[in-house]
Amino acid sequence: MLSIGDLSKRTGVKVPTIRYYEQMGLIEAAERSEGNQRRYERHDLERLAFIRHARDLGLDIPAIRELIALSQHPDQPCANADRIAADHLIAVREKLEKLKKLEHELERIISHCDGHSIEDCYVIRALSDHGLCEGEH
Amino acid sequence: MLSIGDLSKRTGVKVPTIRYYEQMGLIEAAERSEGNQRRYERHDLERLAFIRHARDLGLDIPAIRELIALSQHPDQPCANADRIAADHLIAVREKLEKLKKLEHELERIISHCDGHSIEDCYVIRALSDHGLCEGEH
DNA sequence: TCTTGAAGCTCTAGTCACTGGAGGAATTAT
DNA sequence: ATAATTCCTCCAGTGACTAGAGCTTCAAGA
Repeated sequence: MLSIGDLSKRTGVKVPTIRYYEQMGLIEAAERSEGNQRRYERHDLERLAFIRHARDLGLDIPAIRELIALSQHPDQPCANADRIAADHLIAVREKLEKLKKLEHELERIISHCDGHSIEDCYVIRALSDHGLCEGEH
Repeated sequence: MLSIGDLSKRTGVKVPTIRYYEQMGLIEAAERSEGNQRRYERHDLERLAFIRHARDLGLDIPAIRELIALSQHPDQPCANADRIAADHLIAVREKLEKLKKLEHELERIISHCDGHSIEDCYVIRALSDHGLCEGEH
């Protein structure tokens, strides 16, 4: 039996976050000690590790809830789980594209600036004048 | 003289967002019509375009506030403006790195799954068992 | 057994950058 | 003149936590 602090240390999920996940229905409400403190077992540890991992991959809470629900029907096809992951991959790739454009734009803006006065500062000018941009955004 | 709706159409910034920027001190409180409606001029349009552009680049509101303050002292050196942009570039690159790792991990998880039952689903298994991951995260 | 300090509890509010709705007033078009 | 649209303010909600107040319980040492 683990206290919430033990669970936190073992999974790297902060204590208030564990309580938050309980509130969000990602983990079942834990058993309580006589003094009303949460007590966890091995399967809670596994569940929380699952959630942690999925969050690290950037999945949001509704997606995780769905994956948990799916994982509790081992005999069903896993097309839905694959779809969740695939949709997320698409979103990740879109973000990547956007960030790459930002990176280039920022590099360009910074490299054009000679570092003298604000009046001539390319950073400020580029922000003021969209026409100085390369490409659309 | 533009109404807030006109300004919104011209800049692509939604009406409530313009009011929000005013509240945040990014744009000055606009003049008002007799009936208390906001009326804007050319320089408001430019200021809002500046903000829009900076937000598109991912700069946060405090950074934009600082850039605006800097832009109002044309005779000062622009090292601070450059620093803001450079710091942001670093943050963008860090996010890029993280997302690339996520992309690979998701690709790997998805490609390993044969699409049959949840019981064998690699998506679910990979989330449950961190040991199946490549690299750290 | 007593004490003390850490860790637990609930509840509320704050974060960031908006976004949406209610309820009412002003403006514009017909 | 009337109808449709836009505007106003104020308040609440978003996502995924995070932090604090004020209180209770637990574990370890004396």
